[in-house]
Amino acid sequence: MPLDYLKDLNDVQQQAVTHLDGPVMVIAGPGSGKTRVLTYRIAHLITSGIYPEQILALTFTNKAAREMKERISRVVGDQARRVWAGTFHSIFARILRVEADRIGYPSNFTIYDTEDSKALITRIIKDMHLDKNNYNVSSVRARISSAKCNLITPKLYAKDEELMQIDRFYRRPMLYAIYDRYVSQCKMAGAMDFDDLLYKLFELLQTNPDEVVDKYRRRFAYLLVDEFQDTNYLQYAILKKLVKYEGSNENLCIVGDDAQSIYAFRGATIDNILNFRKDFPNLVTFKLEQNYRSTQFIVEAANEVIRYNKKQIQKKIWTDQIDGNKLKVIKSISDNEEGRRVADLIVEYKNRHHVSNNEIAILYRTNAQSRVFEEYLRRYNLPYKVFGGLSFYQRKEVKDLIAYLRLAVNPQDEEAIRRVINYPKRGMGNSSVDKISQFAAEKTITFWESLVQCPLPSRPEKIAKQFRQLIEEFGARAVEKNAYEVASYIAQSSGLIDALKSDNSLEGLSRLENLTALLDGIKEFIDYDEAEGPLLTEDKSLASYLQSIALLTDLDDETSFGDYITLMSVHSAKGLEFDAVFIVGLEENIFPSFQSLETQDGIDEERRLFYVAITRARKLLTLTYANSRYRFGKVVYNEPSRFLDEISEKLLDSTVPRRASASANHRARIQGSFRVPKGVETTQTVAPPVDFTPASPHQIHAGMKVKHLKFGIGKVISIDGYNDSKVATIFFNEVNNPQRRIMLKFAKLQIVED
DNA sequence: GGGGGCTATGGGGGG
DNA sequence: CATAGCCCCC
Repeated sequence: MPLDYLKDLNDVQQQAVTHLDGPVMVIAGPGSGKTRVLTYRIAHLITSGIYPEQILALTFTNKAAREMKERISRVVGDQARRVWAGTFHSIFARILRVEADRIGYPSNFTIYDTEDSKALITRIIKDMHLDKNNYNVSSVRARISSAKCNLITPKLYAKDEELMQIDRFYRRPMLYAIYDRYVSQCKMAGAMDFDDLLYKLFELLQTNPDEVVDKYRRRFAYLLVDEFQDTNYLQYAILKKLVKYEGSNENLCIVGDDAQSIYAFRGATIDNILNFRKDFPNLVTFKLEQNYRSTQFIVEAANEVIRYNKKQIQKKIWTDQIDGNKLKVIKSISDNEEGRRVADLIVEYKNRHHVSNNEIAILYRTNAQSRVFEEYLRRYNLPYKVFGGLSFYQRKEVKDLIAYLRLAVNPQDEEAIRRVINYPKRGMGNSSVDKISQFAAEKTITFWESLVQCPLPSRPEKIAKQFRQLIEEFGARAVEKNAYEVASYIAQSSGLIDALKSDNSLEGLSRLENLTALLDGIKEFIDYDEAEGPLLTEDKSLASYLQSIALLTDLDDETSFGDYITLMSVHSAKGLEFDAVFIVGLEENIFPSFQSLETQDGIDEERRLFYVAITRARKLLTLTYANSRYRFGKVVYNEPSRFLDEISEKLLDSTVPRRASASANHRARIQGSFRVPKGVETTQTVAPPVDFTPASPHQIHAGMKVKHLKFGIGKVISIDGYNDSKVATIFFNEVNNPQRRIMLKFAKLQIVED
């Protein structure tokens, strides 16, 4: 048996690859050859006689799955195609298509994206006559999402005193009812949101303990999970369903790095990795600590930064690449200058270090920061590509055509109907739509059924009937023809193409181009095939196409290989590496994000994010910040990020002037308001009004009514911490997130009532 | 029912 | 700053 591939591995990597049976945990530092271990392990399983289709490898991004498959096939050849490798969401979606009827769903169920979910929630809030200010759509959706990811059904939610109390506190006591309606509306529409793809799979396994669970336990003899630190409770629960049972071999290999856990906001819990041993006592652990990616200064900087996080699995990341450049820190006056200086440095690196464009990345905390860099790169004639933000599939014209395609496959899809029932215009306005919708609610029928059952005036009635016929016709074609044939037909006869053709503006033109590009993409889908497992490989139907794109992001766009500079958020950069990396916007309120500042866990997660950013760089790492920048149309002044202070001088390029001492900054930073040039508008309150007399911290105690300059009147709920680090939890009536935690040392609070 | 212009509001990371 | 929602007028 040819095992030469093992010689590409160091000792620990080899052990991790060859220890096949039972629970295995691989703690893999950045650049430590994690993907190599994962792929060689799969290759080793196959060479050891395990059938490829018995192996299930779960990742978080399609890109990671694709890369893994490519690399396995380099070792074991074509059999790699038979391995079940894909994202949690896409693999689970495939299983759910097969088993849909067992949980009362059609096998052609629609996947609602975030926009669809929000549209539905907005409507529910409106229908229930709730105040949309208290019931902020994004928060409601986040809360529903988090309930699902913790296996809390609407019923359980309503019974959960703690959750209900929080909702009452935030003045949205009816959240459970919105959740309930949301779930039933999704079900009636034959739709699942992203969380449902996980939740419904769990439900499937839970409610069909015999045949179904057995089937998948047998099918997947070996499980591998990449980036395990990013799994949430629900994902872990599913994994346990598959491998933790009486008589199981517990062949589960998890790979991850607690220091790179950056998805707590979508429910990931670091406890999964920290407590893994409790669930699998026979666990064998391997730690990959040698970093093959970066030079020493970069590795050391990363180590220094992450040391500030308390909770972590001990490990010592090291490198033998001791030559290298120190880190550069660039301070700019404005975001504009930051853009120019980064572009300047890129030119310099290209000349001096011969770095090519595709080895350069600009990483930022938020997608909105890309603009300045784009401007300067364009000006300097440097090719670049922006990832993230609006993806191709989220463009209006693309979503419109996709809505028709979705309807051809699943006419119950209410969000799709609402999107296109009057586009192109066919005289079906809001009032008719409302009538149909109300009728549907009264009779507990779907919108689609209500289209023909609801009594309407003769004109709209006719239009509704015609629309249904149109969709039915599309549906009939969809079962006979392949995806491309149906889609081109639908694009024409829905009137979408004509509608865009009649728009002669530049924008209209580019929209038409996008539609053509979408159709080209569908053509490509017909001509090539790339499936995630043994199932459905040859399926070129519209349904199959829709399912393949529902879970794509623009990170998955393979069409544009080229020599360009990469611009992306740090989150998207996870798993990638570049010779030269710029981490920009290193300022308080940005990185760390202002939303994270209130809790230690929040800051820690930002720090892990910074750690991820640093460790993307192989050779050149540049950190930049600006003193002022435009944000939301206003100039704001931010202090340099605290994370900059956490890297010691000896790692920094000495030609760069060092800023003021850390402790001097510390004060202003936490307070958030400091000296501001006259005549410049800022979002901060600069000087208190004359009738405002702040109390000193020790005078504030629980139960008091106080006044805050920004948040108004509030009631002090509790005080914790000591001396200088006393923090008050205060409930402010007049603001959106009424409960705030405020550091007394810096807060200006006036006592209103003792 | 449709379209244009105005105001208010919110603004993070992603499958 | 961008978008959603609203009002007004056709």
